[in-house]
Amino acid sequence: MQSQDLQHFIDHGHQVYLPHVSIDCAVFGFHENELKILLLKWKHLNGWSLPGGYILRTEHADVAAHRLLKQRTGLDQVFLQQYHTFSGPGRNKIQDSSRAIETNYHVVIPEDNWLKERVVSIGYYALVEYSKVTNPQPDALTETCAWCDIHELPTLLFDHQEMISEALKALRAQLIHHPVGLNLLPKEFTMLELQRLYETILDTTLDRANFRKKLLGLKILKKTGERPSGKAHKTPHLYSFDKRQYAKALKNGISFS
Amino acid sequence: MQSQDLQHFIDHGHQVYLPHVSIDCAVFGFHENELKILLLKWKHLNGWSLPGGYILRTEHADVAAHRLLKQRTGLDQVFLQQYHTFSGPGRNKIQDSSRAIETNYHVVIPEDNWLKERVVSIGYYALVEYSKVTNPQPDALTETCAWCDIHELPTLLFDHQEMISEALKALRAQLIHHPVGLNLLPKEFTMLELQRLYETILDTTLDRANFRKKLLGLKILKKTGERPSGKAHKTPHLYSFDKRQYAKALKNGISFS
DNA sequence: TCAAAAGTGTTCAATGTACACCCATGC
DNA sequence: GCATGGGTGTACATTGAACACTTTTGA
Repeated sequence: MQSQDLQHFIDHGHQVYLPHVSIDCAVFGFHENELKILLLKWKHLNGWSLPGGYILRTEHADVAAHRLLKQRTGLDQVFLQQYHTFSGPGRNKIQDSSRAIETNYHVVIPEDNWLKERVVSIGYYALVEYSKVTNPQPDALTETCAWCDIHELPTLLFDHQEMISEALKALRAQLIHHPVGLNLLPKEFTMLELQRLYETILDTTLDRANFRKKLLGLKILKKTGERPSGKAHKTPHLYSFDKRQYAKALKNGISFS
Repeated sequence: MQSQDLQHFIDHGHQVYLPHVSIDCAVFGFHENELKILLLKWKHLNGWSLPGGYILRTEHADVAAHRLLKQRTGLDQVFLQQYHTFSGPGRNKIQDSSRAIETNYHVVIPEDNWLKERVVSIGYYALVEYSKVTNPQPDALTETCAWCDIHELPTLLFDHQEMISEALKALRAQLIHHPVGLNLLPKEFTMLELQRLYETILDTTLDRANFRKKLLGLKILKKTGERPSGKAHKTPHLYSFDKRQYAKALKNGISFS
């Protein structure tokens, strides 16, 4: 960001963005049998945070979340779900993040500036295909945007540790009533890969035979006909999601106990 | 509200309250086998709304919701659940409600006043015991606060029709995984009353014998020993909730299919 | 031919569903 | 007695969980 743009953002940002409200997104991906989450390493603070930002004055929060994710991942059409709004008055994001701006740009933000006021944050979680996020982009105040293993999280800033826990809870609850996978897996996948995804999210192990029967019973999968060859052992079938049936299952709900 | 208080609220309310964020509560009660919701009839607008209000600058949204409900119902310790945040930029609450202030108090609110800016609203639903809300209080801009049957809703202002639909959806989802009733029924009740509550919320009919078995199987009920006499036919047992077991069930979840 | 992974089948228990039957009470 | 609602039992279907068996492939 240029310094004159920055000054404009500090002085007039509240005319463009809705003050006191922000968005934070927990972006989940699946890679090598591990659930990953997209995090940003801050430049002048000792820790990482979820990607987030402000809502435009005339913008729906859902649209803002999509816009912000597009900036970080380059992806459109991401599966996004609002799950909770965090309103603790003690959330010290404001102080910390405006301090980061001051340090980074060598400016002083007045105490009564909109960037130093309390913010309520709307939490979203997103499910994306890991391999499609090849080059996640940090923003002006962060130096790195990277996937982190959900079991090996770095130091998190603000209340983002809680945000991630709650997002995981919401994702697990969602998994029981709605199919998950279309957004996390590549177009074609094996039954075992799908099972590993479920096992990872639910943090448990599942019976291979029963998982197969249950998923096929949902009628949301179709065989692609192709089989990956060249590998050792019996080659598994490849499946893809039947988009029509998947959408129906999303709408009406399923039961994955 | 006195006119000088009002002028202070218009001019300086943004220093006390967090602007751009509000709270709306869908308060549910159960009476005569019908699910009721608490609504406010506005003075200068043709319609009703949910009770709501602003969050204090230093206040958690959950606390604000409790405070607002106490003002309307007189009740403390209400069961409250955040369920969704409504952020449509087209929510015309702002225009309408500030217009109501202008009409009611014969004042003019400047166009750039905080009361005319866009508001994002955090939606809560509450479950209360109908009989404990004996005299619900309207606020300064409303003339009536009353219970309305969920199946016979009056004209609703703003986006509150959607808020109620979503609150009902959330309540139904909650019902499947967590016990509901402690907050909606009187201390002692019959099995049939409990069944009617479930039937009303889920909008279905349930088998009497199976409902009984399932609920007793949850181990959250205990017989009070007493039986209401004087009525016709066989007198039913009275039950109450086992608070300890109920709390455990709330925390760990149950399965009511 | 053997190990490893995929695919299928079978058994048993738990749960859900439908419904029948008896019991208690006031008229 | 009998209508009405409360309380209980049973039979059957559906589902879930555990696990054994067969098939296919590459080494």
